[in-house]
Amino acid sequence: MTTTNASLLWFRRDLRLFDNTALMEAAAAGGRLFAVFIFDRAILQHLPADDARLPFIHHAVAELKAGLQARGGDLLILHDEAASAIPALATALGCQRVYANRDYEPYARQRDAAVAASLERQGAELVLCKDQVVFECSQLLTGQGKPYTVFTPYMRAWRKAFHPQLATPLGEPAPAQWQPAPAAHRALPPLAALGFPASSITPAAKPGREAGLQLLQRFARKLPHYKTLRDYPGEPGVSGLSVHLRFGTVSVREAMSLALSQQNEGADCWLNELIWREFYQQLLWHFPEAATQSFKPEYRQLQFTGLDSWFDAWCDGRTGYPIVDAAMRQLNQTGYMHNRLRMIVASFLVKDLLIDWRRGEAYFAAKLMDFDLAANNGGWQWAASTGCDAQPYFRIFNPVTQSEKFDPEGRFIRRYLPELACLDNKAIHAPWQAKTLPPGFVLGQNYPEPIVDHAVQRQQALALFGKQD
DNA sequence: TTTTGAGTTGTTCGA
DNA sequence: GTCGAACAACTCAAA
Repeated sequence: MTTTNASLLWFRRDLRLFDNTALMEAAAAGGRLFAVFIFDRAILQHLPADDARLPFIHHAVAELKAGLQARGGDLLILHDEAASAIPALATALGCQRVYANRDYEPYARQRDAAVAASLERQGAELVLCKDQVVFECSQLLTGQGKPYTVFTPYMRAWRKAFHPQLATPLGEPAPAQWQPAPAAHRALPPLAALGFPASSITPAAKPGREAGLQLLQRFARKLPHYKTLRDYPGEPGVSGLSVHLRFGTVSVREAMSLALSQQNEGADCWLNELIWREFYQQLLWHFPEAATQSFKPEYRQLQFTGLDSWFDAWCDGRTGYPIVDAAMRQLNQTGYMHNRLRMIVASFLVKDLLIDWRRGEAYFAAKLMDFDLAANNGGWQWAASTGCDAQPYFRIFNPVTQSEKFDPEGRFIRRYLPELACLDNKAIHAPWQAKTLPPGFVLGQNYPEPIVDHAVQRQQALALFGKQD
C-alpha cells in the first residue's frame, strides 16, 4: 500500500454510518478515506422551494457530518452537479476510487455512468455496491432467464433464494483512515442558502437516523398486528419507515432483520411489503420505459377526458368525497399518505375523474417525502390497470365503501377534515346521502358537494378501458 | 412443446 | 344484512 492510496465515499440515499456497504468496502480497501455529500443541482432545480424532503435530508446530512467528525474525519459538502463535481473532486483529493451504493433509478443510472466514464478517463474508478436491496435486479430471473413481471412468482423465487445472512446488518468498519475536509467544502450551508427556505409542511415523522431507529423499535411491538391494522389509516398500524428506507437512515437489512425476528403473520406480511419494494425496483430496471408510459401497450393511447378543474380539486382535497379529500390533505400537510389511501385516491383520479395516471404520479412525486420512482410508478400503474401485474380494469374502488370499511368511525377523516367532525359515523362517509345533517351544516358551504357521481363515472371508466383491444 | 394453475389490496347484483 | 357468483379473458411461469 502506498501513502497516496486514497478513496472517496459518496453518500447518496444511504445516509448512515452503520450497515453501509460502500463504507465497509471503502474502509476494507485501506488508505486514506474522504466522504462527500452533494446537494445535486441537477435534482434540486426541479423541486419546489418548500419541498418537504430537503429539511429531512439536511438533518440527516448534519447527523452524518457530526458522526464522521466524532470519528476523526469529516463530511465534505458540495452544492453542485454531481456528474461533473465527483470526478473533479476525486482528482483534487487524489482519490483513485470512488465508492457509492448502487441506485437503480433512470436518472441515477445515467449520472453514475457519466461519473464512471469521467473517472475512467482520469485513471480512477467508480465502485458501486449492492446496499439498498437484498437481490440485485438480475439475480432473480424466471426459468426462461427473463425478468419476473408477476409479483407472486417473484416473491416465491425471492423467498427460495433468500438466506438470513443476506439480511444481516454489516456493522461498522474498524476506525478508518478518515481525512479532514478541505476548507472549501467543510461547511454545511443552511437550507435557505440552498434555495429551500422553511417548508410549510409538518412531517409526521421526525428526521434523522435516531428517529428512524426509534420507529423501528416501536414498530417491533406492533408487528404481530400489522396484517390487519395496516389497512386502517386512522390506526397506528404501519411502520412509518418508508422515508427512512428512501434516504437510508434505516437500512433495508435492518428492516428485514426485524421482519425475520418474529414468527407471526404480521411479520410475514411486512416481509412481503419489503419484497414488493424489490419487485418494483427490478421491474423498472428491466423496463425503464414504464417510467413514462403504460407498461401494457394497449393502454398507451387512452383518451382521458377528465377536466383540469377536477384535477385541481383532487390535488387540494375538495372533491366532496371525504376519504379522498382527507387523504389528499394528509399528503399536502405532512408529505405522507397512508398506503390504503394511496390506492383509494389513485383509483379515484383515474377511474372516477378519468385523468391520466401520470398526472397523479407526478403530484405524488412532488409531495411524498418517501417518494421512490419505482414504487410510486408501480403503485400508480397497478391502480390505473396499466401495469404489469395490474388490478383488472373493472375493479374500481368505491370511495364510499372503502371509507366505511377502512375508516368505520371516521377517525381519520375527522383528523384532516375538521369541518366534518360534527357528522355521525354514517353520514361522514357520504354527506350528500345523509337524510339529515347537523343544524348549521350546509353541504356546498361547509364542505363541497361531490364533483362527480361515482356510479356514472364508473360506467365511463369501464367503457374507456374496456374498448381497448 | 404443451399443459396447467394461478394472478395484492374489489364491487355489484341477486337470492 | 349476508353470501356466493359474476365480472373477461389473458398472460405468466413452471411442470
